[in-house]
Amino acid sequence: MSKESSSRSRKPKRGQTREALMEAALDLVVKKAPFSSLSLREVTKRAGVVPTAFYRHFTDMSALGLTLLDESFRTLRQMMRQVRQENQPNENMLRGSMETYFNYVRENRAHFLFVAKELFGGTPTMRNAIRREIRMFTNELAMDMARFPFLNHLSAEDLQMMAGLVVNNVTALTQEMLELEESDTFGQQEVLGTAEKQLRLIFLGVGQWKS
Amino acid sequence: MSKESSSRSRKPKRGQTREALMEAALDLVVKKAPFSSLSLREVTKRAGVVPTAFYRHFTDMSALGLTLLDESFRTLRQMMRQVRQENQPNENMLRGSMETYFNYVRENRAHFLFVAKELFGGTPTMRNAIRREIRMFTNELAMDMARFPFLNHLSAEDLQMMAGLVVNNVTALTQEMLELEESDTFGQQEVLGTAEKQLRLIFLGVGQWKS
DNA sequence: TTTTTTAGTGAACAAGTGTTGACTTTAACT
DNA sequence: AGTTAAAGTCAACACTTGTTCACTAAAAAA
Repeated sequence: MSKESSSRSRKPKRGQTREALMEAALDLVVKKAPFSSLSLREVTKRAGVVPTAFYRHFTDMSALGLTLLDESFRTLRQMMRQVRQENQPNENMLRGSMETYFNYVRENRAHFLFVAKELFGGTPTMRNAIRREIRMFTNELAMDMARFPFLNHLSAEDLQMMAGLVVNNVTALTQEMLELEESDTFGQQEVLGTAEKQLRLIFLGVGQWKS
Repeated sequence: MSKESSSRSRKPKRGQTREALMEAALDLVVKKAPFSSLSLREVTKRAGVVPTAFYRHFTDMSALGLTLLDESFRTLRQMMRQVRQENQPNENMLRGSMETYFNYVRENRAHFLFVAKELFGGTPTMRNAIRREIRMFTNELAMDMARFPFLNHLSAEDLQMMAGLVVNNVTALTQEMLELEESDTFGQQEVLGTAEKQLRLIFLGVGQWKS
C-alpha cells in the first residue's frame, strides 16, 4: 500500500512509454509535418519523456516509423478481410464496401495520414514497404474478381490490370478524403458518392472487355 | 577587353545564381529528400554560394518552393495543350496521348518528382496550389469530353466524375513511373501499356453509362 | 568617369539536432 | 529480502540550422 502514491520526479509508466512515443509521433504527423521531418527530441518532448529515454524503446527514428507502418497495415488488413466476408457479390456490394472502408478511414485518420505522407516523402525503405503492401491488396482483389462467374474468362494480366485500376482510384479518393476537415461530413458524403459511381463505371467497362 | 578576365575571389555569375539555386534544390529533391525537408544551407552549398547569398533572390525556402512549383506547372500546361492539339479524336488517340505524356514525364523527371513529393508532404499552401492545378486539368478534360458527339448526352457532374477517374489514374501511374529507374525502359513500357489498357477500359464503361 | 544599385562574402548569434556516458529509480525475479 | 535487469534522468559533446550585420566587388546608370 505504500507504492501507488508518492511519485514525484519519477513517474510510474510501466511499459506504456513506447506507446506514448508512437502516439506522440502520430499526433505530430497529423497536425504538423510528415514523419520524415520529425525530430527525435520533438517526439520525446510531446510524449513527456526526456530525449535519451527514446533509445530504451527504439534504436532510431526510422525504427519507430517502421513500427508505426506495421501497426497501420495490420489493422487495415483485418478490416479488408472483414469487408470481403460481409459483402457477398450482389447489387449493393460496391456501396457497402465503400461505406465500411471510408468509415474505417475516418476512424483511423492518423494512420492513413501517416501512410499517405510517407508514400512519397519517406525513405526508400518506407516507400517500398508501403508499395509492397498496396501490391498485395491489388493481388488479393484480382483473385477475388477471378471468382466471379462472369469474369473467369479473363486472363490473369487483365484481371491484375483491372484490380490496379480499382486500387489506384480508391487510393486517390482516400487522399482526397484526408484533405477534408474532420467535420466536413458533406464533403465526405460527396467523395463517397463519386467513389461508388466511379467503381460502377469501371465494372461497366469490365463487363464489356474483350481481351 | 579588360573585363572578362581577372575574377578571382568573386565570381562573375551575372543573374544566374537564382537559377543555380533552383537547380540545386531540384537536384537534392531527386537524389535525397522531399523539398520540405531541405535546408537553406544545403541548397546554397550545392549551388556553390554562401548561405547569405540566398536572401538576395528569395525571402524564404518556401518562396523558392513556390517558384519551382510555378515552373513545373507552366511547362506541363503547355505540353497538355500540345497533346490536345496533336491528337484528334480517333482510334489511336489514347495511345498517342499517353505516349507523349509519359515521354514528357521522363524528360522532366525532376519536376515531377518534386511535385509528387509535395502533393502530400508539403506545406498546406503548397498542397493547395498543386490540388488546384490538378482540378484545373480535370475540368479541362471534362470540357474536352463534352465535345465528343457520343458523350454530349451526359450530365456535367457525370462528365466531371469520369474526368476525375481518368486523372486519378494517370496521376497514380505517373507516380508508379517515377519509382522506376531511369534506365528501366522495360518497366516504363509496361506502365505505358497498362495505362493504355486502363483508359480503354474506362471509356468502354463510359460508353455504357446510363445516368 | 563618377555614382549608385545589385549581388556576392565572412563572422557571429541563439537555438535545435542526434548521441554518448555515468547515474538513479522502479519493477521483476530468486 | 536481496539482487538484477529495465526504464527513466541529467549534463555534455559536436554539429547543423536560419538569420543578422557590416563589408566589398562588380555591373548599371549618371
